Amino acid sequence: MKECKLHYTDSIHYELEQTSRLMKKLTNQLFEKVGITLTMDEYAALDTVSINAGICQRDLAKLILRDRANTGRILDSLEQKGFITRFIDTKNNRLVRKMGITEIGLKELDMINKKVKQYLEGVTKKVTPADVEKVQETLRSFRIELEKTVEFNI
Amino acid sequence: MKECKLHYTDSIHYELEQTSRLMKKLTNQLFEKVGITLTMDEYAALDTVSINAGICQRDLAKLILRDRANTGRILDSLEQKGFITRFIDTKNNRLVRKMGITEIGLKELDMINKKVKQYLEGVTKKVTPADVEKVQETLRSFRIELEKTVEFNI
DNA sequence: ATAATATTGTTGTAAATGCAACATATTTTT
DNA sequence: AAAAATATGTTGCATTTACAACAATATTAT
Repeated sequence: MKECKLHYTDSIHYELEQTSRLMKKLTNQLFEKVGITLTMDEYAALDTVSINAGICQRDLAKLILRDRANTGRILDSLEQKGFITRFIDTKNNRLVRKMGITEIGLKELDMINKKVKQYLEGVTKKVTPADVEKVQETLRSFRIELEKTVEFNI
Repeated sequence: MKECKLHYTDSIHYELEQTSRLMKKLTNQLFEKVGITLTMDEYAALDTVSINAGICQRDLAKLILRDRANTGRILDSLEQKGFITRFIDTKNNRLVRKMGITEIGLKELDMINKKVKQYLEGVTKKVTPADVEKVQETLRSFRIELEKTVEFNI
């Protein structure tokens, strides 16, 4: 069986790409509609910083899967908006720029998270929670496997 | 339960985004390694054209989820490389640019598809086929649902 | 009939993104 | 001790991408 699954539109890559693209677009539309001043990437970075206090830039870059250059620029913006603070510290005897979320950053994040939660519930309500759970779980192990294969020098 | 799923890194959006990003990167690396001259987007477009002979640009744009401008540029490149031919035709009494795959385009596509198949099998071998199937199926219904919600004027 | 709206494709532009190169500092190798 | 390699962050640039504006034509509304 399955020998005929030779086309791009039948591949899991296609489903991932399309779904991810749609989801990104939907989130952008939501962010604009409810007047969120952050970009999606800034939000993702801020959220990740909030649960990884004192993380350095490169480690954050690995978590949000952007390169160091982009991560730095996203952090510049977040810092300029007052949502994070950056400070010099050492990690393995090396100077690194660590960061943490600020008070107003936390407030902003909570506000966004509440709205995002609402939206996520809306989006996933047509699929059973069990299915969502299953997809998420499988994607995670899938992703872990991919991370081993992909050469990334962040 | 599930009330604590408030963070971005716990969301299905995060898994989708990260997995899609990794998969794209892996595919890019593969394309370069085996000397494929097409970009991933050109490949996706070519494959979609091959199973939708005589499709017009806007309809193709909807299938590959790019806007009309980008789709046109991708097609320019494919045409310039001789992999597709474009011709003027009508659709609902309107002049449109339709297209079809050429002989050498088909050869190129078959060559790439074989290599992609190999690669896909490698990537998914650590997850059970049933799981891949399940994810793909759920993502599809998920995507269909998203398409109803997202405002896209392609 | 005329005006307004819709369909299709192209061009221009601004933002995002990745990549390579650079600068600095530290560790490892020779 | 000197040289090579590694880690971290930044800058510059080229590519990708989306979005808006435009052009041309056809349909629908007034």
